[in-house]
Amino acid sequence: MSRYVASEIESKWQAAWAEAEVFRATRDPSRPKYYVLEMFPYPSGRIHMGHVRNYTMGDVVARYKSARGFNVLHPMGWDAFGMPAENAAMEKRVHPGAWTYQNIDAMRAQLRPLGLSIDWSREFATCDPEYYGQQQALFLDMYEKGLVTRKSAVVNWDPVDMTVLANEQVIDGKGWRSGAPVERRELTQWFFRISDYSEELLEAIDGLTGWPEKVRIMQRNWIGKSRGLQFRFATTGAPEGFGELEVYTTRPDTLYGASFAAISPDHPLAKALEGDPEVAAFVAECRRMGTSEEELETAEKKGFDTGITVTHPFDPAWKLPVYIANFILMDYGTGAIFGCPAHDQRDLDFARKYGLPVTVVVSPEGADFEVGTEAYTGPGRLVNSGFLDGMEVEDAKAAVIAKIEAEGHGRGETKYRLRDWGVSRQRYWGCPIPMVHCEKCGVVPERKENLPVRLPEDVTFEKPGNPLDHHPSWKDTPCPACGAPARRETDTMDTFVDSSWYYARFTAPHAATPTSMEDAEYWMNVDQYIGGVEHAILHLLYSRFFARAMRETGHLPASAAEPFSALFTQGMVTHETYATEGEGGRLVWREPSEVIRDEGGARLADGTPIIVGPSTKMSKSKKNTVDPEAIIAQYGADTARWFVLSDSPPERDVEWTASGAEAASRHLARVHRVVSEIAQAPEGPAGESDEASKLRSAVHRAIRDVTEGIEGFAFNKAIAKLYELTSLLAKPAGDAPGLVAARREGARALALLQRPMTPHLAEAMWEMLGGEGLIARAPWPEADPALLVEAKVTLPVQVNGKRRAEIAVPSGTDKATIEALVLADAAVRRALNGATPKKLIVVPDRIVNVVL
RNA sequence: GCGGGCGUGGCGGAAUGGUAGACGCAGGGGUCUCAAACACCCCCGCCGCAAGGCGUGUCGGUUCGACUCCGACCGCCCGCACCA
Repeated sequence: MSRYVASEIESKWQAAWAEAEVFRATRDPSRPKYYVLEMFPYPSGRIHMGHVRNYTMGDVVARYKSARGFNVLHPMGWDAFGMPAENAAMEKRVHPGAWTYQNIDAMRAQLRPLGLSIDWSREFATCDPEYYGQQQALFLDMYEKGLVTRKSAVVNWDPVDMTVLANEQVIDGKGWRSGAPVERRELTQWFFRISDYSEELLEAIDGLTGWPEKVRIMQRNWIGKSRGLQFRFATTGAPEGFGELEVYTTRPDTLYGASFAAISPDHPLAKALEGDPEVAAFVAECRRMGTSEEELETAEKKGFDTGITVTHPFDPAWKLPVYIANFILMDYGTGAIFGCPAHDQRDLDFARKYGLPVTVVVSPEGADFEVGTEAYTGPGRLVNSGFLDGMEVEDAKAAVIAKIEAEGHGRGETKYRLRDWGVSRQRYWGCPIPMVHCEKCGVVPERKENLPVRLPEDVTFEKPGNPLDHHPSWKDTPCPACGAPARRETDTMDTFVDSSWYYARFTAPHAATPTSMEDAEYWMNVDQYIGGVEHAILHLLYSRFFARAMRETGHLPASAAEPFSALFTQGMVTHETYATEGEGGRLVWREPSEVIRDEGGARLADGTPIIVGPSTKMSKSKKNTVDPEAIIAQYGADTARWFVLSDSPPERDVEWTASGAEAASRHLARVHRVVSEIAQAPEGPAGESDEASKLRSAVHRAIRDVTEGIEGFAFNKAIAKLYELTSLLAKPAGDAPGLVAARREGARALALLQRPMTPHLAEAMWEMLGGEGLIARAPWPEADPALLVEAKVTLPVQVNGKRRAEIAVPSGTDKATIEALVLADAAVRRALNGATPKKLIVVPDRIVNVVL
């Protein structure tokens, strides 16, 4: 009997697949297509268990759909631009490109042994000039269509390193490298006009029925459609040109509860007041915060009374003070609000701090109402509100809007929280924005024939600032319009741009235009997209926008406006975090491979104690990653694949532990042994016996259940059923008529069902069982409905919801018969103790409940 | 702070209105063996000798029946627009 040697089996069958080009996808209009895509990886240099899990899940779907007769497209590429390459350049003095391509080679080498059914001929990296050149062409087409604009935006500025920082590089308000306090600074930046599509992107969410509901909700909330009132206050004491202050509110009903007005520190009025040193000092303090919404919202609410007042629109005698407040966002609405403390928590915190009046204007039905430290945001009727008194909130909103509109102070407005997408990055390792600045002609798009605008190779990272900006010659270029000496845009694009259209490029990865319509029409949309829930908003929303932009620019058919028909958000792979204490109590993260865990706790090899932190998402920054290469080398790819699928439901986080690998490996060896025995067993007596038909029935139920598990993305359940089927087939064969044949049938089904999860082992099983050709090309097994029905069922009997007895009946027994059996049952009679049941609930083939 | 999610034995989980704990891990016992490894068999939520009772983060509600539906709370995780 042959032993299970994973390495031999896996290299043998990978070679066979390559030889037969089983996974090469070619356009074939005579067959239905299926496009399965996992979010492509960032080439960090090593794969981790998260990658193994993600790509194995996609591979299960790809191989299953292939068995179901689909022409499957399953490509792979690299999300290769981004900051880590520049950080490596600074720390290790390697060129970001060299670093990135080395990482890609290393990761590809680790990925290929997994035996994924990928069409590697379509592979590309977003940092390939062929790819980013096409991205520049897209950018120019979008510019042409008015989808690109330039405006000013606030960034995190590190005054020491003279560079823009990402939010994650700002730690406690300081630059991560320099430690200098970060400043907010305005820069002119390139934007995609995604907000023009707010309504379309919002409405289309209803049609995304293949997406998880939680992602659809998050996207709706992110777009944040609101109906409100925009109106102008008359001001007193404001500088020239600020006779009016325009504010936006979603709670116009609370206008009589207003106690102050507030403007953003970035508001033009705040800037106009900066001549006053006190204002300047306060605004400067506000600017010492980072730009992230999270930071603004969690910071202590602070304000500065400008001395300016505004007049209440419904009462000329009523003046409200105007504050500059650190929690007002310039990006939302008009950058100015009125505060109604009783009905908004932030306004209330602010009012309590500055001693401003708090007037209740909405009272929950029939209650005498006061506000303490918690604002009331629920429904109710208006009070203390003049002509609004007694109205419901919604009616009062409409009434206020109508009155303001009639008096000409403003109007009802629909607004969206979604802002335009700022894509400018002051960095080297990204796709250059193909624009040219000319003294005479202004901003001019580069000519398409000059694409790609390539990144220069000879750059240095020693100097602070953007290497493209201080490169001696790269910027110099003739103006595409007039030919005069001009200078290139030195900003590169956000890496989210790269990942917003790669799915379309995979349909024609070598085309001389961004896409080829024939291929896009055949392969789009992605039928199943798989990735982490951390991308639920930004990446997916940007991709939805980009598919529309590519429709407008003729690069995708209108039918591909929603590029991902179905989405599955898999959970993350987590691991405990390990750290040692460094200088000044600062934590120094340690890799799991450095850590020795035993009864005494955790330590390094030299005895340094380890602080064990909670299990969190595996990340490079916390070094809590695990290298799957070792597992593959030790046990083989099928074991690694089996293990990541079996332990947790795919949508949930899985904590990586070493314990499962051994068990997975043992099980696969058992599967191999059981099938090998069955393949070599002598023919038994023909005919039909109870044992044989029971086994056949169990095999067909397993076919049904495993199929359901895969279809429903419940791979862990499918695997549980495969464990059961294996145990069943492992039972020693008797000499009952037909049993040997039934076991053979079961073993063939097992091979076919193992195929998506452990494709190499499945080929070996298929070969032992004398299957024809490659199992990778065999059709999926069908469960015979006649074998699925169970003859007898056991019904639990409850008395008042507590299980007291069981009765066995033929399946499909009618209610009356069951009732009689139940009432005659000894255990039931004991539980009843002479009482007469009030009611008998019989759920056929499921349960009986006797109610007293 | 705002938005979204999750919470079941020692552990990963199953059951999505109908016998809570399928399947696996860890643990315990046994068979085989000179011995070991492998393999195979049995036990395994908690309390209790047992009968029985208790049990799905906490509290309350709906229902004949709730892990499942509703409300509040607690804890953990994800996102918050320059991480990818």
